Amino acid sequence: MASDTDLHHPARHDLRLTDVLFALSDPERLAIVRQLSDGPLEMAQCYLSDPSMPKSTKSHLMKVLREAGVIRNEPLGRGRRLSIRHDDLEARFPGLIGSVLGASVDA
Amino acid sequence: MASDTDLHHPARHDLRLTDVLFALSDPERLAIVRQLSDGPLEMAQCYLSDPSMPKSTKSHLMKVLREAGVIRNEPLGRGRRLSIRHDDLEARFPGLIGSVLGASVDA
DNA sequence: CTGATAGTTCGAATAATTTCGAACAATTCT
DNA sequence: AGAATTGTTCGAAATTATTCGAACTATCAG
Repeated sequence: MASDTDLHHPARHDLRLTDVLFALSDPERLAIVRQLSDGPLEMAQCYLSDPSMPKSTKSHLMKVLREAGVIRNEPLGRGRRLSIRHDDLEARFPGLIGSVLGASVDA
Repeated sequence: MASDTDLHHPARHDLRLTDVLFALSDPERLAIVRQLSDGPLEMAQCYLSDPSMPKSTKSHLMKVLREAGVIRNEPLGRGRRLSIRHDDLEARFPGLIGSVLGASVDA
């Protein structure tokens, strides 16, 4: 049956700009989103700056991004498939995600 | 003499995307920036959602925006003139401030 | 000079986030 | 079924951010 018991994703019209900006304002979370800019990834293939970071912390980073509506997190096999909610973000905040991802990656 | 003793503003090349996003991720701060999008304002003419908010809190909001490089805060008469650092933001993060200010203002 | 206006800064209290380990759930592999 | 792999969730501890009042600085008006 449908994955009702699954993680909640806010609807497009419920996205809030400040929540999106906040989610992207953490370097680790921004780095995750950058990795996803080339296309969906399985969570296990999504790397963090500190490889020894506990999985609960990684999961929490994903939760903040998901609850802000930045990423989609769906079950895939025994893991999770992560993707940027491009269409929804573009519909609500045109140009935003592009300018964030387009910005140079340095300091 | 020169306002050496004045508030510090980060140089253009020192602006960090995450700091800018964080500064803009607070509804009150974002509302301030929106007011400035029509042009510079004196701080006293810059209104907050809660008019009874203490001036120390208001000053702190401005500080976060200034330290992130979002706004300029310079002495003018007995007050302060606030303005968005459009050129610097555009140079470092093209399109970003426009997409943030362009986004619809609702919930 | 005095008083009023406009802000900044400091320190302390409060609130919100982040981090981590342990416990739990679902899926795959053998 | 049992073990390994991937993650989520919960609760407590640690870190950050916010809020506020009081003290201080500077400018302007009289």
